[in-house]
Amino acid sequence: MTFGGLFDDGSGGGVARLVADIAYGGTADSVSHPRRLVSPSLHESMFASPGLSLALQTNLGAHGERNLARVGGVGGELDSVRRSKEDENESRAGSDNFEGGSGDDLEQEHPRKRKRYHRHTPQQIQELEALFKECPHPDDKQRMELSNRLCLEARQVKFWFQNRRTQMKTHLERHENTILRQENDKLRAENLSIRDAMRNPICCNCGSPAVLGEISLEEQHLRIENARLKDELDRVCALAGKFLGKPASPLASPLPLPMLPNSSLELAVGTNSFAGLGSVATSTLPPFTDFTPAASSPVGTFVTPAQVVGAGATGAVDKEQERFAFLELALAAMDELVKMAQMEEPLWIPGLEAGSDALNYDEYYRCFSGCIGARPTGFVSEATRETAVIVINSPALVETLMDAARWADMFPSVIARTTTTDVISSGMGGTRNGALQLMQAELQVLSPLVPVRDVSFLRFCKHLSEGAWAVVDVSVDGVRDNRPAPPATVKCRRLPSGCVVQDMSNGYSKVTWVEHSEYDEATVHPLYRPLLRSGSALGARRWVASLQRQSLAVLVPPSLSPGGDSTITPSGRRSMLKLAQRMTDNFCAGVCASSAREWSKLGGAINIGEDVRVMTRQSVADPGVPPGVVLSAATSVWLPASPQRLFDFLRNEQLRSQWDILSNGGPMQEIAHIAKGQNTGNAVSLLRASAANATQSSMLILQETCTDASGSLVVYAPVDIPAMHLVMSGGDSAYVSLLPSGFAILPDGGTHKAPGSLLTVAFQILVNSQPTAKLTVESVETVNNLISCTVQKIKAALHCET
DNA sequence: GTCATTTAGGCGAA
DNA sequence: TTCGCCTAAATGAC
Repeated sequence: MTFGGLFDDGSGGGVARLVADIAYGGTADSVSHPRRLVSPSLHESMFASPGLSLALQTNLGAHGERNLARVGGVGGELDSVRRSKEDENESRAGSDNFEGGSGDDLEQEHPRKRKRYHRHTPQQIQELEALFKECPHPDDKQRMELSNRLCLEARQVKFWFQNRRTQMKTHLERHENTILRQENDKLRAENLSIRDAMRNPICCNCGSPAVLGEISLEEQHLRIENARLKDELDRVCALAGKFLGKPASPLASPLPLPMLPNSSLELAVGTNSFAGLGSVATSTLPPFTDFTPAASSPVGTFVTPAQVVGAGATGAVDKEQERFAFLELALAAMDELVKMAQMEEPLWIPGLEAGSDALNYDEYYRCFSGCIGARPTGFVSEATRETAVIVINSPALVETLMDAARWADMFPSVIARTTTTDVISSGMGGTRNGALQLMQAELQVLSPLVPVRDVSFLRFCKHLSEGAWAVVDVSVDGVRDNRPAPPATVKCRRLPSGCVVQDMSNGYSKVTWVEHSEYDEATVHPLYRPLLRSGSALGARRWVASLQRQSLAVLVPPSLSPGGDSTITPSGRRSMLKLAQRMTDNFCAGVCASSAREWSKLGGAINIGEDVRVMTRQSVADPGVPPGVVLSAATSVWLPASPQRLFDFLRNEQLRSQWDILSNGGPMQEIAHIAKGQNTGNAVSLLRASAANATQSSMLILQETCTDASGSLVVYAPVDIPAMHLVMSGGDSAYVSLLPSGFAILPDGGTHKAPGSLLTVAFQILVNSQPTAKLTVESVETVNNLISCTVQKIKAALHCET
């Protein structure tokens, strides 16, 4: 038997054990109620609880001698101890504490050594709980009031509240722990069952064991995609770590979604522009993880990289921030490019010309947040997309694009000059994946009426999936110059542009080119504005056309036509092609006044025709150009003839006398012909003019013709017969000096009712063999007349006098 | 003052 | 008996 029992203290879950503490009762009551003392023998017989026995012993120990003496002294009054449980509790309620007013000397002597063990009465606890429920932190007044009412010391009340709070806290923690543990167990179980299910897949249709191949294609794709994304994330993190000098964890922070309007999944299942190309690529960006600098925006607020850098300080930190901003810009641009390449209507709507797409700007601004900031005022946009099959595989194209020299060779008439100014990353794992470089380029349209576009941009390369790559360019003017908007000197900026290339099973590849730029249209002559807007001048069509032409030229090795002069050796062929390439490059530079050649424009002193631009340069030590003062004159006119007709007319050596003074009034004879590619319009040939007299018979003309969907070129230059013989036998062509002239033929952009062309005529002539000689008005007039006459003759020949 | 932590003793259950 | 949990009280850091 025991005097103790369970007592609900009414505090809502707390259970206070009420224990009849005989030992305590003995000692305390021995003071206030001596009759209730219990003898050792009675204890032995009445209480089975070892705990009580221990308590008794301990308490006896605490006040050992006196208590024992007292016990011994009152040993006879045993029956008075026999009370009901209620009695016991009641009695304790009033006496279990020292404020009970016993006033005993013993207690006074040892205020600190109060009974070591006791519990507050249920009533006390009930009251304490009641107050605790209302206020876990009672103030002085409340505590005093309570201590008076419950006959407890102020310290006891304080302790109680403290302990109660601690208890509350531990209970809460324990509760949370329990919940977490349950959750953990649940996940563990789920994990196990999934593992088990994966080990023994069951077909959901028939319930029989399934092989992995039967898992739905979509699921498989998603799995593969997942693995790829994870892999990519890791790689980009490694890349970011490399830039930052510290590792970036892929799980460091959640994705700032506002930057990516469409999830990769949406893209993956929402579009299929690559349908039919096998397993393709849903190329996506890894989430922007911990890439943003600490000073960057909080999640959810979009800040352009330009702004990030613009907010930065100068110095080394700025340099790191710049690389940071570059990376971020490159990633955002890549994301935009890939989406631009994949999405269909309504982002892209059928363009004016068959097969080309035009950008729906409303949709564009809805989908993309503009990674290089808002369009500068006064600028117009040009956005085009073109898809084509090319004859090189994706790795080769990627290599070409990432190498400035090879890139320029691949697009000879587009790129006037280019350099790689900084290699931020050369790629990962021996591939170009992740390669990021800063480039500068001058892009040209072959006319003096269109200024070259000087662009500074990032080029970023990404391996999207097996056999699929993307290379994106994006202007960095704002980022580089540490300001949110490009400087006023920038007349053109490229929004995410570039290509997505996917290998095909037949060794070809399919390329989707997106070209998106903004430029100051005021710098372009009105005659050329429609052409630029159509995208044929510097748009996707031009790039793709050039790519197709050049890739074909690579595939089909240059060969002599059956009718040509077969005395040219293979090395002679190479030499001749090299010379022709130099000639054409030189021609383009003369037309466009790019910085590739040191042309200086003539000032206003010499008044020439409004649309003829004349430039001059001193040729001194260039073995490829005759020494002296060289004049370059170029003009562009619109002609009511199709580009094809114009091209066929100008490249026909039989009709040459109709416009070329070098023909001496008769047809020319083609004595060598090297085909470049399948189209007969792409060739290098050697022409011989009919001799007007004995002295002029020594003149040969080297001519290169190029044509593709975006335009054509006929470039020629008179060359020495001895020099050409040297070249045709494989000699070094670098010492053959020549001055190119010729024509660039472009479509007019479709604004005229009749089919028309934009014809650029350009001549380079040596006006004085002394490099220091002054240019005379006569020389300028001569070249001006030459141009005017040539244009008139062409118009007349094509019956298109206006 | 509070909080975290410790000390000391009691209790039920295994 | 031991173990884990409970309460009351104490201590020291802030």
